[in-house]
Amino acid sequence: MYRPKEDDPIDDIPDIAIQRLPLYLRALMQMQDHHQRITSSQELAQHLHISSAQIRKDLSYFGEFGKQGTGYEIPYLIDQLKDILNINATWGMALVGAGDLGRALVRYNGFRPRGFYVAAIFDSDHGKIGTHVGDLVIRDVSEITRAVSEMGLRIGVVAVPPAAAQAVAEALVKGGVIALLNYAPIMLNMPESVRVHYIDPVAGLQSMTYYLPHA
Amino acid sequence: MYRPKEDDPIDDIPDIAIQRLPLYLRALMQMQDHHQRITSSQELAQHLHISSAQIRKDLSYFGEFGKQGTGYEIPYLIDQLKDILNINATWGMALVGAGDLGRALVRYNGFRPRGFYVAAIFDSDHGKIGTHVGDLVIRDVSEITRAVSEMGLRIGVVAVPPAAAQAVAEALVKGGVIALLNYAPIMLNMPESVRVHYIDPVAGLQSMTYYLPHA
DNA sequence: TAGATTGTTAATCGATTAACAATC
DNA sequence: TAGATTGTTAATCGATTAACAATC
Repeated sequence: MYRPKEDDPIDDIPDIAIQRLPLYLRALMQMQDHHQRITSSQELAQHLHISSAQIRKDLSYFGEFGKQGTGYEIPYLIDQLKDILNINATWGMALVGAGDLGRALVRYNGFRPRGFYVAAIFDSDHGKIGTHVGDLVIRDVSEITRAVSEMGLRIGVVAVPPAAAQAVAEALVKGGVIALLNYAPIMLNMPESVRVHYIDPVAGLQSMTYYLPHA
Repeated sequence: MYRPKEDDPIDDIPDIAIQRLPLYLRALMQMQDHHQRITSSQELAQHLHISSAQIRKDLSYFGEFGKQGTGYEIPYLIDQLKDILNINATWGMALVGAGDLGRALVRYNGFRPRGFYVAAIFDSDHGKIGTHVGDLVIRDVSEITRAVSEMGLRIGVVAVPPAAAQAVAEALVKGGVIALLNYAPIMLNMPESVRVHYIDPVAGLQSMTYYLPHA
C-alpha cells in the first residue's frame, strides 16, 4: 500500500503532476504488452512528448523507482503507479443516462483492464427502465441515491442532457458518490469535497479551431 | 473577422488561455438561453470556479469587450468569442470507427449548435460498410484519404481500437486533416503542424481515485 | 455624483527544466 | 572501468492574481 514519502506531503504534490501519472501508466502498460521489461525517463518522454526531467520529478514525489544507469523496471513501476493511484482494487461506477453515450459507456471494454466498471445504470425514461444494457437493468433515476448508497459506490458518471445534470449529480452525491465524471457540457455546483472531471469534446474541438486557417 | 490586437501576437497567447475560451463561450450561451443580457467577469468567475482577474486577462489578449461599471453584453461577447475561435462557420468532421462510440458521436446532438458535425464515417468491418448511421453511409477505411481530400475536411475524429489509431490518423492527415480528436487511449505520433486533442475518460478517473479514501 | 467593473500592471506564485553529483 | 541514467537542486520560465487607475 502506498504511503507518502515523509509525514504527509500529499498536499504538496501538484494536481497537474497527479494528472500525468495515468499517462505514464498507460504508456508503461503498452510497453509491457509489447514484452518490453525496462524503460527510461528519456524513452517515456519521447513517447509522451514531454521532458524526461518532468517524468523523473513527478515520480520523485512518491519515491525512488529506478536504477541509475539502467532506468525503470516496467512491471515494478506499473505496480507502484497502480498503488499510488488507488487502482489495485477495481472501482464500480454509477452511470446515469442510458442514451447513446450511456450505452456506449456500459459496453466500452476499456474500463475493466484499467480498474473500473459500470455497476449500475439509471435513466428517467419509463420506456427504458427495466430493459437491459449488457448485463445491467436500467433503473429509475429516483432510485439513484438509495441504490448508490446500498452498493457503496463512490464514483458517478453523468451522461444526461445538461438541464438534468445538476440534479443527477446531487442525487449521486447524496448516496455517497465523491468523484464524478461529467459528460454534460455544463459546470456542476458541488461541495469542495467532491472531485469532478469534465469531458467536453466540443470544448476540445473549439480550442483547436482557434489555430486552424480560417476555412 | 477576428484579427490579433497588434501586429501578430498570436504566438504570445498561452494555449492554456485559448483552452478556457470555449468554457467562457459555453457559460455565456447558457446565460443567453436563460435570457440574460449582461454579465460580469465576477459572475462568470463564480460560474466557472476561476478568478475574475483570469477571465479579464484572457479576454484582454484579444481586445476590449466590456464596459467599466457595467460588464459584458452577452450576445456581443458570444459573437466575438465565436469569431476568435473560428466557429462562425461550421466544421465538418471525418469520423473513423463505427463502434458504439462512433455511432454515439454521429447521433450526438451537442455538436451542431456549437459549430461541428460529422460529415463522413469510416470503418474497417465489411459487415458494417455500406450500412447507415443516421444519414451517413459507413465507408471503407481504405477510402479515408481520398474522401477527406475530396470533401475538404480539416478535422478528424479517431474512435477505433488503440492498435488501429496511428494508421487511421495518418490516413486522415494524408487527406488534409490538421486537427484530430483522439478517443483511443494512445499517443499519436504526428507532425508538429497537426493539432491533437486527447479524450481518455479512464485517465480522468484514475487521477481522481488518487484522492479517494482507499476503499 | 456614487457605485461598480473593466483593462492592465506588477508582484506573486507555481511549474518546468537544465545541470550534475551519485551510482548502478 | 566507462557509459548511462537516476534523483534532486537551483535557476528559469510562465501563469495567476492582487490592486488600482480609468471610466461607464
